[in-house]
Order: sequence, then C-alpha cells, then structure tokens
Amino acid sequence: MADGRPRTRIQQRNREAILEAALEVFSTHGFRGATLDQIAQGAGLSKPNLLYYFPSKEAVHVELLGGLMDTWLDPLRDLDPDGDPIEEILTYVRRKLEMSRLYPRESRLFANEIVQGAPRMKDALTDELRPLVDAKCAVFERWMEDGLIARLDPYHLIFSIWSLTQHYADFDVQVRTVMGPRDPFKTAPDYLEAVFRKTLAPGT
Amino acid sequence: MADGRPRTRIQQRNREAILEAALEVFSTHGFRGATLDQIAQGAGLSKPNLLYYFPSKEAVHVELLGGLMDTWLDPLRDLDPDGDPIEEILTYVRRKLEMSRLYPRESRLFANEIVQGAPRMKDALTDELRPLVDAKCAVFERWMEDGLIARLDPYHLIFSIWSLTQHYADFDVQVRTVMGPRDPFKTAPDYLEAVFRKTLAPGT
DNA sequence: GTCTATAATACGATAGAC
DNA sequence: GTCTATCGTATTATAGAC
Repeated sequence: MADGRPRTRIQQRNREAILEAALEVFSTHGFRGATLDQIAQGAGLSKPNLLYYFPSKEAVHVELLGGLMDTWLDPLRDLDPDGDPIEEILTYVRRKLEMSRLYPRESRLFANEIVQGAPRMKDALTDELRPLVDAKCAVFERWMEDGLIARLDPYHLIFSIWSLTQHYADFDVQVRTVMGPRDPFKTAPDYLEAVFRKTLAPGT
Repeated sequence: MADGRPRTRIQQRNREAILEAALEVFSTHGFRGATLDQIAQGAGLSKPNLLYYFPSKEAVHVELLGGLMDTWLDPLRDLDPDGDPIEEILTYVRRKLEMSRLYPRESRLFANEIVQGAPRMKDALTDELRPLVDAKCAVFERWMEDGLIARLDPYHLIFSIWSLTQHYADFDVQVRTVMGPRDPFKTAPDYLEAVFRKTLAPGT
C-alpha cells in the first residue's frame, strides 16, 4: 500500500484522513499508547474500515515514519557545499526551527520513536541518516580546514542543531510552562542565530 | 506509600527492586507501553505481589517521576549567584551532561513524559521547575547587566543547556548510529565547553 | 507477604452481511 | 467499501488460599 498504485479519490482522501489522525494520536501517546479506536474516530471511520486501508496498526505507524524521514532530512540535504559556510549552516538552523514550529507533531513522532530505542526505525537511521550526516560532516571539515568556520567536532555540531531546534517541538509543554504567555518561537530564531554565529566564527 | 513510614528491610528491598525494574521498563517503552508483567519479572516478584507494594501501575510511575524531579534539578539549584559566572554555567553544563551519561534511563523517563504532554507531571513543572528557572534567570540577567556574560535571552540559554546535554541520553540510539564506534561522551564535554565559552563570552 | 486463580476490561484483528 | 458483531489475546487489578 506504500507504492504508487492508482486509487480513487475517496481512497486517497480516506488514507490521508487516517494518516492525519494517526499522526495526531501516535505523536501524543506513542505507538503502544495509541489505539486504533482513537485513530479511526479521528479519521471519521470505523475500526474495521481503517483496517481495510492498512493491514495493521504497525503498518500505519511505519508508513508515517517512512514518509516523514525524507521530508525531515531535506533541509540537511539542501545544505550547499559551495555556498557561504556560515549562511548555509544558519539557513539549516532556521529551517529546522521552522519545522519544529510548523510540524511539532512530526517532530514528536520521531522523538517518541528514538527515545524508545527506534524499534521501527533503526534501518532508516543506518541507511539514510548516517550516510547523509557523514557526507555533510565531510563538508564541514573542509570548511574548517579552509578556515571558513571554527574548528569543532562536526558530528557534535549537527547534534547541536538537531537538539536545539527540535527541543522547541518535543519539549513544547515544558518550554511553554516555563515561559508562560511569551511565545518561544518569537525569540528563539534570534537567540539561535546569535549562538551559532559566535560558535562558528573562525578564530583569528 | 511515598512518605517516610517505617518499613522492614525486606519491604524496602522489594520497593527498590520494583522501582529499579519500573525505571528500566517505563523509560524504554513509555507508560502505556510498559506492562506490570515486565516490571514484576524484572523485580523478581509476582504481579499481585508488586500490587501489594503499589496500589496501581500509575502509582509506580508517579512515584518514580516525583522521586527524580528533585535529583534532576539539583545541579541548577547548586548554581551559585556569587560564583564566577562562566565557571558556574560550565559546571552546570558538565553536571547535566554527566547525568545524561550516568543516568540515561532517568532522562528518557522524563523525555517520554514531556514529549507526550506531561500528563502526570504538569503540576511539578509549574510548582517546582518554573520558580527555580525564574530565579536562576534573574541571576543570569544580573550577570549580563554587570557585563560578566554576553547578553542573551536567559530562558533560551537554559533550554540550550537542557537540550544539548539531554540529547545524548534521550537520542542515544540516533547519536550512536551516526557516530558508530566512537564514544559520544568522550568528545561531547570539550565540544560543549567550547560552544558555551564562545556563546557566553561578554562582548567588548 | 506471597502466591494461584480469575475477574473485568481494552484492544487488535477478522467474519460476514449489505 | 463500509458496517455490526465478535473472536482471541493481553493487561490491569482483585479474591482468597497459604
């Protein structure tokens, strides 16, 4: 069902409704905590009807994770080895933060999966994430050798970008409890830009 | 059962065994994903025997979360308003990173709870976390006014410390998949020290 | 205090009518 | 394609013997 088989409009609409409802439920309660009843109700379908579109609960989850991985890595893929180093990295940071703001449920879906040991995503980490990170870290190292950015462990640099930006989606409840009525996303961009400009500025 | 009522040594040992097993299971599978069977087996008890010590599955979870909150906030509480600002903050960073290294399960227990909207911890966030953060942010702001550290949003500064350090515990699987055989905790301390020294250095 | 047995329910998945 | 009814199992929690 993950391929491009042609479907009727109704089928496509129902599949999308299921995935939308599943994203909401899985990201809030985790895989085990989610129930087909909740997802079916959210999609406006009966439980057996949901299972007409997907063979199992796990199939829905896997479809969601697989479909998101590509989108999630796009900003890193777009990092241009021939662009201006500082601006390329700052653009990456901005795009990642923007994804946390616009797609917090997707971020929490991943977070749930990784925190619990990535039982359904280990292969994607090894096959897709790791090679891409290796490639981009090589770019960072070239920039460092050319004196264009400060010397730093490139892997930790990428972890920094991930953790600092995704934190605002994954720990949203905590952030908002601490900040009260102030909108975290209003001030976070400037803060992160300042941090990364200082961190990346090449030493004299 | 959370109070200081006297108990026999056997009772204390069993309670500790239950909480240890529960930490393992809850942190790996989340609240809903954990089963009393797993916890009881991990503690070497039968399921009804476990329920002799705790009235319900939720009671075990709440006890774990409550007991950990204090420990978790200790490093922030210890931040000394009269100490050297940069060194105080770096010490806080180091201690938080050390907690991620030594107590990753505790970190993931919290992460699971927060990512899923903190259904059993909202009060603790409001009553304990927020006042402490407010107090320490006031200290940061005084340091900034005195020109001892760079001007930055103090709340985002604290979020940075949390996200950068806890990432190594919460996203352990991802970090290790990307870094392969290299130990993240061997290089992370130097990386984080460099980042925060640059970030906090007061402008001229 | 600890166990076996079991109640009571929740949940994923299927059967079969329409 | 969609529904109602239901099966089979997993899971929390309790009853009651020892």
